[in-house]
Amino acid sequence: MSIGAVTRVRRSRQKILAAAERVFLKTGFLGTNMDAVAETAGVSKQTVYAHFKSKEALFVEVVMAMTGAAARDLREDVEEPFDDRPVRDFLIDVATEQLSVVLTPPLMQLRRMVIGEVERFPELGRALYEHGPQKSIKRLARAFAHYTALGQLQTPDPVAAATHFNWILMGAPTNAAMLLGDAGIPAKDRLAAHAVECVRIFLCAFGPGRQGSV
Amino acid sequence: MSIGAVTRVRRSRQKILAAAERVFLKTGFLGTNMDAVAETAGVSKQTVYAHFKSKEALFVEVVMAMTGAAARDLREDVEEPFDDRPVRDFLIDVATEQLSVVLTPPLMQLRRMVIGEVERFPELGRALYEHGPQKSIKRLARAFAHYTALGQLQTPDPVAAATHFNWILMGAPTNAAMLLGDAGIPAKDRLAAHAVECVRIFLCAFGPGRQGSV
DNA sequence: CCTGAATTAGACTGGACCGTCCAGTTTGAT
DNA sequence: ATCAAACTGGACGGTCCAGTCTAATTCAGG
Repeated sequence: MSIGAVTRVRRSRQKILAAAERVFLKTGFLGTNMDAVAETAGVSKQTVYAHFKSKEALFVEVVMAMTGAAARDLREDVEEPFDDRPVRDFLIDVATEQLSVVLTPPLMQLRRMVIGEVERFPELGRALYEHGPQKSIKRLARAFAHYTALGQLQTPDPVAAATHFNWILMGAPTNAAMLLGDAGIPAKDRLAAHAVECVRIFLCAFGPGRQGSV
Repeated sequence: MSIGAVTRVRRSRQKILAAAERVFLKTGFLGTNMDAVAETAGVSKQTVYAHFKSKEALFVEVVMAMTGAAARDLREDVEEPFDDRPVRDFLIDVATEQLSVVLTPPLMQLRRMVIGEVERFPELGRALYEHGPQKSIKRLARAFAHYTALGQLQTPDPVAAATHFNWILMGAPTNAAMLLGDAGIPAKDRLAAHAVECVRIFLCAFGPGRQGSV
């Protein structure tokens, strides 16, 4: 029981997690068999069961790990000092970032799988909901409150405004990716144009010259 | 071979389809076994296989039927003579209608299941994409072109505008229903307020006093 | 080199499940 | 009444698979 043994154990564990991720994403929970996971990991089935007590446990571990990693990427990639930049530039940056981080094959596969298993694993759906969209929305809401204080936005309810911004931006491409598969993920240049148009829409409704009720 | 026999066959077929719908929606494709379908239908397994040549075939039939039925509901419920009503009223009506027709447990379960099976049954994803969101969007686009001609909207690209309207409206509640299960479907009164706010946002960006580029 | 922990290969159990088969029964039209 | 089609109920073959067991092997540290 020393460092060498620990790294050996960790290497096995990592290999299994990586393999399980690939296999689960491709064939789903019920469609995956544990022999395939072991073989993909280059590890005996016994070792898989030495590390994870059941298929369910391994599945939950894999999905939670991916969900956490995605949330971390999102947080790291967007720097928060948004003081001196004009709202419009800030929004276009955030939008572009968000689209490119979220609309990737692995994340879209994860999302499809979790949605398909919501009945069986409701806690995974909740985790993806809170670490995914909700996290982005909270961060945006803080920025909106800030810009509203500066008079560059009008968002009396920053969380509501952030929610709208998020779905104006993500709704269409996410839906396409869900129902059309990875081929439904729009190309980079399409996404850039989309980001610009979404920011325009948002600023019409929540910018300094805001119109309408409430 | 006459009317009596035909109705007998049709009754069996209908019972099987109804049962398969219930069972598939609850447990998904792989999680469903054909004995359960037969038992739920109150029919022998042999009869199931007399009507549908395999589990796959039955699944496809069920999903296609639900998809078609949903599309039909949508078409029937919204009447098209939108000439004399102000845009704002028309949009709020359409929005409320759309929310209440689409955000129902059966349709959300169908959507979850199809998304989870996109890898195995890509044609079902495509069908739901085209008969669902795309159908609504096309209908809206026609209305937008009309109102733009009347000077009550500014939508140089009506399909793009309709797509934005659709996802401003449906994005947030659909996402919640996908990841949080049927309990994530917002309540009626929340949806009504949501519709009003979404129409406000849309009119800011595409109404007669439209601002911003392009 | 020795010891104990980690790992391996593969056989094995127990059960689930798709799809088929069969022998007998019900149904509805002629 | 008769007949063919539809249906029943249950058994069954073949396959797949989660999880366990065993005996042998590798590995790392003292």
